[in-house]
Amino acid sequence: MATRPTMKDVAAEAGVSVMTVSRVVNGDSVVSPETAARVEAAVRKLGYQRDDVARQLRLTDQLSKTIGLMVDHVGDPFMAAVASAAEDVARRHGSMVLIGSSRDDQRRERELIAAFTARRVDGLILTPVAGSHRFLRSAQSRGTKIVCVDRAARGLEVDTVVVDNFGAVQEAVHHLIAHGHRNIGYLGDKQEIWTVGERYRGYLAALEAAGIEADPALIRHGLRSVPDAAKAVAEILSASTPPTAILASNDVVAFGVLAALPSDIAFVSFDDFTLAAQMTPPVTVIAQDPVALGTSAAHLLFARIHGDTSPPRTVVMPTRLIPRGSGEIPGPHAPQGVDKDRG
Amino acid sequence: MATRPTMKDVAAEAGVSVMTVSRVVNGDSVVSPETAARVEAAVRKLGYQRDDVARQLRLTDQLSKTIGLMVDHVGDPFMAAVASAAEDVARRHGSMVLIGSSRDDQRRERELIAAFTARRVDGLILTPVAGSHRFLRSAQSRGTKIVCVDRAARGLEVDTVVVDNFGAVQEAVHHLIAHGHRNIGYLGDKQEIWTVGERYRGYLAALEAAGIEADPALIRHGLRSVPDAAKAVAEILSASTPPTAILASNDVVAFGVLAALPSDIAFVSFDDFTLAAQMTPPVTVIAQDPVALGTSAAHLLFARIHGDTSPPRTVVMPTRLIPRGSGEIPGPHAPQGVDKDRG
DNA sequence: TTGAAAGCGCTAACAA
DNA sequence: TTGTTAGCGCTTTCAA
Repeated sequence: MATRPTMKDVAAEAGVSVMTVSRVVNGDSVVSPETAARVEAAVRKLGYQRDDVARQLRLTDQLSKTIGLMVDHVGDPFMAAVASAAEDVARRHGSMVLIGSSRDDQRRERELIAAFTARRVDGLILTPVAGSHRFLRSAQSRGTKIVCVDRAARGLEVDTVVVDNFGAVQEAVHHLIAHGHRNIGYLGDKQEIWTVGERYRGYLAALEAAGIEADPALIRHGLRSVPDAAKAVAEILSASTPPTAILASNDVVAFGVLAALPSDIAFVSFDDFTLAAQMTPPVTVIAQDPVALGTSAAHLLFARIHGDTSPPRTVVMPTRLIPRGSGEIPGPHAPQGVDKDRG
Repeated sequence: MATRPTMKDVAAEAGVSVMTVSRVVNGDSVVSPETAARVEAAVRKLGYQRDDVARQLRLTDQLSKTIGLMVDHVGDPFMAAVASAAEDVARRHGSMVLIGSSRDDQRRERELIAAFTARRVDGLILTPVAGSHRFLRSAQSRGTKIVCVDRAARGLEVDTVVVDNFGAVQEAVHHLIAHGHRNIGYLGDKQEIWTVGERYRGYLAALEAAGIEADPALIRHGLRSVPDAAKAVAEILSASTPPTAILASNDVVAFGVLAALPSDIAFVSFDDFTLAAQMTPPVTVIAQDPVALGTSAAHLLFARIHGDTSPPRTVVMPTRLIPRGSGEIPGPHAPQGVDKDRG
């Protein structure tokens, strides 16, 4: 296991000083072509590769060309798409990406962020967990740029890229009401998650706007897995006034619903997913674009890294209600002969 | 934008030497409790955080506690699951993960790996692209540990974690043949991808074992997207002797097939996917376990990092043929009254 | 055009 | 228990 060659080794091999090697390695054109050629030969011969760790130490006010990306869970396809998009942008800026999953755990979030900053990342893209993020202010004041994506962070003024969760769900529930439903179930992930909380608020707001009182027997929070969600469907279906329509707060819940739902009950899911159009009936969804979220967040971050000092912005990306069938199943109060979503 | 405090700053604040600060920061117990308390107070007051870049430079033969993870595409749910599992293991070893997508591009693969090693990663987990990987030998000889996952690398002796792609497809095609099919279509991604090539070989081997000649009109390679695959279905269905069964080399192809396939044609897909059981008919798949792949690869890597010098191993993870219905649709040559997969 | 000296922030080895 | 010295591999500054 040979130790990796240093500039000193290359210098000795080429019969020059380390400074000359440094110049050649970094493409400084003052070096004479002959000397450069000798150095390059030595580099190839020894398999020399610049040590960016040492380099960075010296270049104390240079960029590390590394960003930290913390998502809820890399294994979640939605987050994976966000991460992948951010990685693409980073690559175009010549930056590497340190990645980590918070798994919705405050301690893990802090550990990850500490590990990122200890490695001198130029910036952070975060899907913040619930709770205050004041602790990030010190990192921020020392120059680490921060952007939040998918969720907003409390106690921290940073660029944030989200979708209008509230408005999108409000619209979807209104859509169900317009199709004649009044007993509309809500199945959701943990309310503490920022996006989920917003979506629940949207649900309540739409009901209230229609003069419908929310029925606690039709509402379940904290559904974190497919079986959880499937069980919750069974529960709310056996309520004294069972729902004729159901809204799922995200894709995981939707998968559980699809495994347990009678086909005559209307259904809308937040998050589009593969094969939604191939289900029977095809599933009406609120689609968001994770790639656009990740791309936008990364663009904002690199703008900051490159000196943008304008006040923090919140970018709201569009969502789209895609009527495919499951959300257009008429309810008991449906107006006759009206079916404005077809065609 | 204040510059980040160094040990020197903390030392001045606490009225001790930097060495004492170093000891306290690293939990060396020889420091007296009173001194330690003073230093800790200074650390808190200044918001000091150890600079791991500088630390690593000094600890030349220490680990960087960072690994590099290169997959084909982080946004692909399968790869995301592999990556996530590897990240979990890394975290338990106190390591961070640098991530990158090769996007099946040799140049990008090399750039990524160079960027990883320049940052002194302790090891690499790779999903190698097609082509020789001899170039990794120098990194390897300098102590960077390497593990391949999902695909084998040519020209490089390293630990490798794969599934038996060949055997699994052979079994699946045999399954179709046993259900009375002789005209079996093959729709696949790029043959050059190691896994895909193996799967195609398995398809050919199963046909040959049954004395069936492969029909080029029923075979399509290089399908990289859902629309690609859907179009290919239409094409092979209009062959002079159309298929009565189809095998898809992976999930993306399967999604295309599902968008275009008549429900009386038998179908088996490599890769299990969400909602496969909810389709009509439910989809028979060859399931692999990406989490197990990623976990196993990471375990191998950290064993190497911690000194395991045994000869490189190839670990073959199990796959599972899950009969759900689509793969059990009888063909024209089906034996009467036999349906051994039900129940 | 090239090189020598100094130092980035940290820690190993030794000294007090 | 605490501090001093030296140096990790590199680049900046200044001199030759």
